[in-house]
Amino acid sequence: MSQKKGMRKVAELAGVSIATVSRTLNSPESVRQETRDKVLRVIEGNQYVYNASAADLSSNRSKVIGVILPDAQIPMFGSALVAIQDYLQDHGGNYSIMVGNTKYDKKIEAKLLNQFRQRNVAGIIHAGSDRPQGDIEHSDLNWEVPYVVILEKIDTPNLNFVGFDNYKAANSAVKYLVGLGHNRIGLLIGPFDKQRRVRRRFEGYKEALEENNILYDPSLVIETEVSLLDGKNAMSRLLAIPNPPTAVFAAADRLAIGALKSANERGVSVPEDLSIIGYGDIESAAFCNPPLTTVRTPNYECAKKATEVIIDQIENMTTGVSHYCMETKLIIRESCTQSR
Amino acid sequence: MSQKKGMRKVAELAGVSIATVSRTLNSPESVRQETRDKVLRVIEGNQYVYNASAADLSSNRSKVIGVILPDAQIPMFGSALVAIQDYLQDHGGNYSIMVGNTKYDKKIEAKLLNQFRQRNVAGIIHAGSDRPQGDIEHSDLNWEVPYVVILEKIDTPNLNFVGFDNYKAANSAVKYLVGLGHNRIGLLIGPFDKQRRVRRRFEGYKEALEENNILYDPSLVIETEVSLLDGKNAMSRLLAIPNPPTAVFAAADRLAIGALKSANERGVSVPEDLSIIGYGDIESAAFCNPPLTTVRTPNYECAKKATEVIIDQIENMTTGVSHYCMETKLIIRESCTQSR
DNA sequence: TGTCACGATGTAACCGGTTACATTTCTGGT
DNA sequence: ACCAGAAATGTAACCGGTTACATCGTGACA
Repeated sequence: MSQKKGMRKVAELAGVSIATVSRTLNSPESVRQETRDKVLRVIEGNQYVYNASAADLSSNRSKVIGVILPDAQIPMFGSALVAIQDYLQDHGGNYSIMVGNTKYDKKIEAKLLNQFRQRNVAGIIHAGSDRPQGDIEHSDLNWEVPYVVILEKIDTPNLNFVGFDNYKAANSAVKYLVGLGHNRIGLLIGPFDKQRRVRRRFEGYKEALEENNILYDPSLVIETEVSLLDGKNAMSRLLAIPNPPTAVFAAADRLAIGALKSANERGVSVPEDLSIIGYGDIESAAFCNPPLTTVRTPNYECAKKATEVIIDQIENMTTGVSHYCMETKLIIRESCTQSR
Repeated sequence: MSQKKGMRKVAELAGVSIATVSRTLNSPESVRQETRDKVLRVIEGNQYVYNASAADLSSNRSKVIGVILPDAQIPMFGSALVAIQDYLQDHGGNYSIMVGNTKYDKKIEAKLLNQFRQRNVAGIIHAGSDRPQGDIEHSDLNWEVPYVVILEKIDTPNLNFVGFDNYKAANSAVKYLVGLGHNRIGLLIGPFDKQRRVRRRFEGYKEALEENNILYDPSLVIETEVSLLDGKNAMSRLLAIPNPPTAVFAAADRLAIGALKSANERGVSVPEDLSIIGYGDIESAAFCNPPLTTVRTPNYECAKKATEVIIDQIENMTTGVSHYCMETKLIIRESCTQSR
């Protein structure tokens, strides 16, 4: 009995060459039906396990998509992950997903990108780039790999993205409040110095005010970590100032819902005394009291489309740049009303 | 100029052998300081990129941990993912994470496990095994790989787990309600035929009744998908029956919060008219109205410990079986009260 | 019947590390 | 100064696929 292993063993048992076995697996259409069946039968019967590392090495490719997330616990990113796999499951040719969670830390991000590089991933999907112009780490090293930023619109012309315009979405949310007659509009927002996504929302807020000749008042904006509790605390601070806002744009639903809680506890009724508009349309937005008016962002769709884009670039070696800016949608529920 | 690439090139430039380069990277302590520095300097200066596929192939190992999740969107699992990476970041020797999302589908699960196998992952962390005795797919093929089930307690003696006892936790939640004097206790629960984790909660509920000589009444249990809306609908159905329960155990916080909403809308006040106890202690449990009494499960801790276990098994080729059953904790807030 | 083209298959070099084993270089002890 | 044994380094086979190129067989067509 021969000591051969892997494809060589299959080849021997099937009485064909190793190249034919390889072809049977990778481009079956180039192998005669009869031969193919013979090979497949041997594979079945012998619990042959394909060795992806060997394939990666010899072909200098790899069927792995690297995914970078800032925080997998946040539903927005969890949902992106699901979308990516859903797409790969249905269309992709057996790609695997390698994930990394940066926790908004550039060091970790760099480390993950480096791991991806060492594994020679076929493409990278990056959620939450925190660099001014989407200026991604990997361009430092000279490594060409399909790369797409998701969940935000970036301005770098030669970088793919599938996202939505955080600036515009925030801007129109605030304009909606202005349209309701509000002119003292607070802002509750996550740390925006480090995350472009968030900073753009801030800018959208600020511009909306300017466009309507409302003076930007820094005392009405509270920058905070993002959680229900933080939202509540932030709102409490805002309600405690001498002349509190009549409306608040919370640039994350969790902040909005926390704010709601604060208002409830202090007897400030929403929307009569205070209008609150959120961002994200997370599941509980529709379930809080009152139901939250918010901006719905197409998270799942973006991630899915991004996967399509990246697979296309990988398989067809497309060279063009893809920019997809999806629409966000203002979901009007009951947390905002006309200013009195 | 030589055409050599990778380590061979580094070796040449540093004037050492390729083996020394390899050793410098993998077991630096076995290389003389001076030599090591020389090699590292060349590596720095030449943007050398280590080829993980080649390493995997030739060593027949791989620095990849496979993680199987049922649904990455659910914070419980997202948090597990974060925990795993946190551990690897701090302790692991540069492991990467390959994820798979099964959506509770065995076909997908099998496919993922197969991908993991082809990539020869070093270990597998499996959340949400849905087989009766934790009888995992991979045992079908004869493949030995460190394997640990997380977030539940399983009874298979030779399978590692780091989890908590869903049966016991559910059981004591219900007993808590019994202790408050309730004897018509409803159950809102996710699909439990397919997920062991969930089925165990059902069993915990049922046994708690029996132990207290309360007749198990199937009309008080509603099996449903899990979402806030589903929770609300389920509760509505329960409130519509002739003799509705005075207390409800919702085996998932989202069901509990949905139930709360239903009660609120129907003027059933919680906890005066209806006690509700949840499961999971998700972020919003503390923020709903009234704050939800619930069972806190140590998701992050389990996943972190599991990673420690698996890395230990990988690196030290430990043979023993690890069973860690972590404690759950009843978080008493304001959604339950004495039966009248 | 000869020849050309094309489809199917085989051959073997190659991908870039790893590691057992061989060889060389240091140690310290006498 | 010499030698044993340990430490450091080198050599080369090997991991299991991929793929360019060579070869073989077959049918179409002149």
